Amino acid sequence: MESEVYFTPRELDVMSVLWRGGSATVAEVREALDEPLAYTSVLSALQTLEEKGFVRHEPEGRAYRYFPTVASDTAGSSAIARIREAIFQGSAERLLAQLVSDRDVPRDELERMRRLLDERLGEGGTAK
Amino acid sequence: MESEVYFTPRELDVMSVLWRGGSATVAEVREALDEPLAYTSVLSALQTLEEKGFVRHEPEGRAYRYFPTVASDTAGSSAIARIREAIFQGSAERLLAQLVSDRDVPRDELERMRRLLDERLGEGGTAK
DNA sequence: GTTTGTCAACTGGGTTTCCCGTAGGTCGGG
DNA sequence: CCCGACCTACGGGAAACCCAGTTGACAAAC
Repeated sequence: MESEVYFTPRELDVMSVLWRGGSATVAEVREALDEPLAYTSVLSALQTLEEKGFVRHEPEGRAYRYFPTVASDTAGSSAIARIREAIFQGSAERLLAQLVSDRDVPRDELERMRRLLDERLGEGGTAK
Repeated sequence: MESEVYFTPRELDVMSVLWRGGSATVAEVREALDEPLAYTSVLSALQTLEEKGFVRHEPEGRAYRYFPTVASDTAGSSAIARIREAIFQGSAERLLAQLVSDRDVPRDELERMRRLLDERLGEGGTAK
């Protein structure tokens, strides 16, 4: 049972970098962030995340290298569930509608998404 | 262009109640919440939301009735965009996969979702 | 071997956010 | 007329967030 996985906006930015690259040092995270944060601010965020158990570190040369300890899918599942419930009142359909209303979702991705639903409908479908 | 729409977990709970019912008094919000909060805590949350411009109120009898000033879809769009970018690295497909991996999405809803994609694919046959 | 520069982690505090206890106001019933 | 039930306003305690300043470790230059 995964307990709560909640990130502050800043923490989410940091986790995003770690998920993207698999791991990173403080300096690497700092560079990857859009907003120009102080070195110590990034460090604090990572320390907080470590305290919460979402990150671990091991020494690398003079620096520390940080690794995520929760999969992005785990965090994603938690976040989606929350949004679906709180904002779309439990409706996955409404959520999808909002998701694809963005005009910058390429056509081939939309096609893959439909295929995904086809498979999902096909698998347990006949079994009711 | 809607600027940032960010809610803390608590604020999201409160907004959820308002979106669900269209409006609510402090007491009504309090009752609708899962966690048993003090009356003044709920009031504070609403006052903060009002300060941020996400809520307005009008007198009703002795009490205030609060109304959301932002549509749930607006908040939803913002939240989804953030999750898609930060957690699923921009992939709407991965987000959908996670969304439908929940086993409690009923079959008929999945079918409506596929139909939604069909329509979306049919409309703009040519890219752009 | 001392000096100097660089890069990293740690410490402490200023600012904001969150939660709730207390105080004060209003209305209806005994 | 006073009491209880309801509401909002105010202010403080605790936690989160962000950062400046400091300390410590290493390496190259002299």
